[in-house]
Amino acid sequence: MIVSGFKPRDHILNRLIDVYCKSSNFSYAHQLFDQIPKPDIVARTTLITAYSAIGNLTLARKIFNETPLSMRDTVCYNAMITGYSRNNDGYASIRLFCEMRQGGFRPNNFTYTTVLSGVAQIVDVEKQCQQLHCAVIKSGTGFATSVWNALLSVYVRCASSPLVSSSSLMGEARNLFNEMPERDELSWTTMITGYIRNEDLHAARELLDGMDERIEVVWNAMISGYAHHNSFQEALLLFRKMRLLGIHQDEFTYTSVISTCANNGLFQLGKQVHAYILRTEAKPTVDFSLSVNNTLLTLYYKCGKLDEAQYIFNNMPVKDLVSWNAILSGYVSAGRIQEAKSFFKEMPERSILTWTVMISGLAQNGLGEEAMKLFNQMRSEGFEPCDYAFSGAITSCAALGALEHGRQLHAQLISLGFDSSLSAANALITMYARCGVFEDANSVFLTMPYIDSVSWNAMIAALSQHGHGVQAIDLFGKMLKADILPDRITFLIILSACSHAGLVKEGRHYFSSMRVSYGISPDEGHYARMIDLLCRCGEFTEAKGLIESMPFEPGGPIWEALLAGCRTHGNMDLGIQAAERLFELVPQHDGTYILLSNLYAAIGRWDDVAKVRKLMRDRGVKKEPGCSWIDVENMVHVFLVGDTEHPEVQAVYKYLEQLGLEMRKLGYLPDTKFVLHDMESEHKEYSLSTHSEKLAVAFGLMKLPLGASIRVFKNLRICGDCHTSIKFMSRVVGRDIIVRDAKRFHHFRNGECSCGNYW
DNA sequence: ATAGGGTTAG
Repeated sequence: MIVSGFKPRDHILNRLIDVYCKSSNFSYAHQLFDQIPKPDIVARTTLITAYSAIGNLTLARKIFNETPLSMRDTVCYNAMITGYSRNNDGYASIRLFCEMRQGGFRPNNFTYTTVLSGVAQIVDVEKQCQQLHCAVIKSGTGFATSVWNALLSVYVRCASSPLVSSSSLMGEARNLFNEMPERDELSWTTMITGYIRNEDLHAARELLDGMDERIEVVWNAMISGYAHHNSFQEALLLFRKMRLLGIHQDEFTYTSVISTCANNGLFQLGKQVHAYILRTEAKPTVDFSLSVNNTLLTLYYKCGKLDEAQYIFNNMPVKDLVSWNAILSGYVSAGRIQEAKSFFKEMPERSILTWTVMISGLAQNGLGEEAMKLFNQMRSEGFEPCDYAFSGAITSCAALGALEHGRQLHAQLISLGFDSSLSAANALITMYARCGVFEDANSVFLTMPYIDSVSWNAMIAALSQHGHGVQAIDLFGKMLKADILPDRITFLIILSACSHAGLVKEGRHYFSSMRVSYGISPDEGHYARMIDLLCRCGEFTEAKGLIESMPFEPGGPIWEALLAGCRTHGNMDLGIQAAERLFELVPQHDGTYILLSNLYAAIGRWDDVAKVRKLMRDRGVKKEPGCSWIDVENMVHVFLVGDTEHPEVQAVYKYLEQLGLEMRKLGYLPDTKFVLHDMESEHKEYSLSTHSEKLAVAFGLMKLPLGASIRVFKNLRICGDCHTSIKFMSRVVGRDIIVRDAKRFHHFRNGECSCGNYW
């Protein structure tokens, strides 16, 4: 502070402003400034710069305005313009730039660069760009390459901005690039990464191939461009080429390549890169090890080597949030949810990503309610959910059948502007489909700005789950016409759809075409569905042949599909063989016992049913965990059936017809000779199969005692497609049905359902 | 100017 009675010379005071600003003592600086009789332009500029840097444009502008025109200079204008640019006010920056030129001040290289860097946020940027372009050109030659680069960068950034509709900007950028008097590394980098950002990998690659400079950043960007567009072969080839040419590779290169391997299941290759790094990098820096280890950690867990991932994690000298998030994802994706939960608790810090992983993990492991709680807790701790977090929350609604809450989330998505998010929209499709409101699923699908194979898969699955097998296959045809490549999941869905619709011929066709036309070799899941399809139609010989021709040893899913098929058709011999294999392979799997007892029940061998049940108890087999219990109160109309010719079953057929339900509902019925053989047992426990139609029929057929419990298995999502079924059953039986799922009630009355509020 | 951790479909 100024000591009273002592008058230092003005220019010392002026310099003192700078000292205060540099030490962030802005209020001292300002007080001092107010006391200087004639603050000079340097002091003013210093203060303007300081206020701009901390985002206080009002004060910066006040000082600028108080500076007489006669005193202003280019630097002072530059400071103010930079302030606007850096604080994302491109318009103000341009306005001041125009004022400056009108006032007769000459912009210099710095002015152009700074104005240009502020322009990219402006909506009508294209016009602004052209004007600036003209200004640059009119001012003649002599501009530094940095100005040209800045202009180039504006074009490129605007071309990828969603605010700008013009598609010609990249062309303009290219013209500019060609016109530039000289090009430095930044020019090349800007142009090539610009192409990559605008998804023109081809143009980027062409330019890269013609580039003499050895700019590793560009190569890195190109590799990651390929990686993000799923062209992992290209990414790897370029990585090799880079090595052959001896261009220096750094952690950016390695992390891109390893994560490419991780995301494409290329475990061996990823390991080779790991080994190569260990050989080449004698003394990696901390940054290097941190990022590379984080990627390696991901490689290992994504390839199913969670123990190795854990080992890396334990031995990392330094960990950051990325490391924690990766190991958390490892435990979540391995389904080891309890351990994931304790990791989550232990974490030194969390990001939105941490929450997202945990929420989705809970939702996928049948802990929908916990997931919703966590989503709310996240918000109360001040984390603004991103679209991925919403996706997780929507998934838990799907799992819980909390349709109303799902709709609320949908509304929030729209108001937050996330409704164009791919992952959120895909989650919505699934949620609506599982909650039985197919129309809403469809309208999300139709209004999505971008669609990928997940969207198509979700929609096809929705149709298939609602029994519209033929329409599902039609939609699949449309997907192909839209040039969306089907993946292994598409074929899983399609084979299920064929199976539901009884389309054996089509099923065979798709099964063979997946390899021949799309290069996807069927995995066990595909085989299992194919066997399911064949067995449903009684083609046991062909099913057996298929099992023998499989390129790998048949595992649980295969024998289970066979057993289920045998159950449907009462094929005792083959069924018992399948069950024996299952007992060897997965002795604790409850499904085997249930299917086998169903098989005996189907042909009326009740003694054997009891034996299987006893066997199950003796071996201490627990029924599948993660199930929920449904209490059905007040239901009458009941029977228990072993065959579809039974008059009571026929009566239900009639009901279905009266309700105008399509025959597709009946398509399942041969397969419903199931289950409910122990209805008089003291356990009051009934096992059901997984399809909504079966559940519906079961509800109709069973003479449920008041307060009986039905056990619902994990893969039967009571509130998903069963929701629909229970709705119409409430109409069929003309009584209220209350379904309690964990702590929550769904009240079905006369074909409508109201869900309670949970939170 | 480039990289590493997430999501949705069975």
